[in-house]
Amino acid sequence: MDLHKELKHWFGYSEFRMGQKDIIESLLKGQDVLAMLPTGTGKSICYQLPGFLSNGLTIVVSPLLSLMQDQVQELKSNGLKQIAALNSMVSNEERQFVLNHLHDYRLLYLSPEMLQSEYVLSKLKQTKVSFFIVDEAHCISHWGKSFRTDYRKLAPVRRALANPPCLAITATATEVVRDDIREQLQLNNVQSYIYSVDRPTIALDIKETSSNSTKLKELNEYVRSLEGPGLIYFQTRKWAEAASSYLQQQGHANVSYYHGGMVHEDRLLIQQQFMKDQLDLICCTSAFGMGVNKSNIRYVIHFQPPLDLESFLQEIGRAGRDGENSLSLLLYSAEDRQMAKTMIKKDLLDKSQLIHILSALSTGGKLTYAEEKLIYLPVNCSDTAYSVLRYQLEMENYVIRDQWQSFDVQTVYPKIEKALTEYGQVLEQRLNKIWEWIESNSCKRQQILRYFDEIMQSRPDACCSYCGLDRLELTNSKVHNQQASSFEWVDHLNYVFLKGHQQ
DNA sequence: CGTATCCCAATTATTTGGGATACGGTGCGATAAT
Repeated sequence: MDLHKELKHWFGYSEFRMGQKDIIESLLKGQDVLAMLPTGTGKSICYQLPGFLSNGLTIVVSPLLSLMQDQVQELKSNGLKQIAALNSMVSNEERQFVLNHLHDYRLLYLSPEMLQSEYVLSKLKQTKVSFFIVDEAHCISHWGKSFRTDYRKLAPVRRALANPPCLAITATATEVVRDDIREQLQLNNVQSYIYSVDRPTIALDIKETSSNSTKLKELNEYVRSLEGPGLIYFQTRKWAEAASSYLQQQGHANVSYYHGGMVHEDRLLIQQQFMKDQLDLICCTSAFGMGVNKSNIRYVIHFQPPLDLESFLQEIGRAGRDGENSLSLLLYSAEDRQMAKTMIKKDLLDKSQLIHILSALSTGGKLTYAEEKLIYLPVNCSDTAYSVLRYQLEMENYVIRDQWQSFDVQTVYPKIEKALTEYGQVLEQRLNKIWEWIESNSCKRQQILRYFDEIMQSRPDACCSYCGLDRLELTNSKVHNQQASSFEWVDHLNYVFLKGHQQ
């Protein structure tokens, strides 16, 4: 088979990009594949092309409804039919239709939750499944242990579908996470294609500030000097909204905000406006970004550090996909760390909460979601905290789907308590790692790469704040000098990011 | 840790300020039966 011809035929591209051909060939040979490709290098081709080349159905597990809709729409508008998504946004009639005509489809996008439906699985079992794809596979490790635990129940599903070749693909996974993915999906005879997470054209700048209120003023000055479009990540929804309206008041016209608390339509609208360059600045929480394929984002600012380096890398990876220079600027103050610690803690239950919930569950029987909610809500337990707990109980087989075993609280409590403590420790260690990185005194890029078990091959000119971004020659020294006299922080920035038209 | 909110006392005000308290991110699907 001439893969180049097929690529041209199905997608109109004449060349494969890094890694794509190897991954596709392995998959077509029937091997399991774990692939880590840098952000924005055409990951979807790696499974879409094999999907069209085989005569069976390719199942794509995708984390977000919007991602599924986007991909289905994009393929359809390119004239590629025989594609569908199965999720809660799809009407019952349509779901029914798709499940009754599976032979007519090549690619089927599903949420991991949908794959837990016995009815859906029974239908899928009746058709030939060629490939089992897990997109954004790092979700297995990160979301899977807290609020998306169905991500850790994929191996039995794949086995039930006659164990088709599996591709797990992601842009950011440490060695630990990669091992976890291989184990969770029970990848055999696995071929791993691991590319560097390094993005040499993104300069890494870090700056300490005194507090969040003074940060906001500094942010305004940065945004005024930097060439957009840009993204600003905040730890809370409130801050994202407040900063957005503050920046608007300060005269930045095309600013808006984005977070998970907004209605779906608004989120869609903001994202589209940003894509179409009607907005050039988004103040957002970590909700924004997955599947955002905007090529010309020039900077990503973190108003507070994220909870771990993987998230940080995911978020800055949205900059400079066009290959042009771009900037990551991380602002931090001591208070951010305590705040982050508190956020981790709130998903872990204390003793009295745990005893209360375990006691209520220990009688066994069948429970609906609503009934479970009535158990954990009165003790101020969040959905996520309960999900973390429930996952541990699932691991010990105290619950299978909605069927609960009766158990002895005194026996179960110590086991669960230990598991939750260990989980909390992992989160805290990851938090400590990113703070060690922030406060450390050596090359920031080198350290990030070491965190991902890589060795830095070469140092870009605009590397990081440790290597010295401000030592670079300025193309427009007039701009630089005038601004530097009034704002010391300009000194801190790489010249390539200064707006030419500002005085 | 910072902040927003609520309540109550102060001393005689429809206000002010102190103390206590809660909260902070990421998202699928839910029911019935086919």
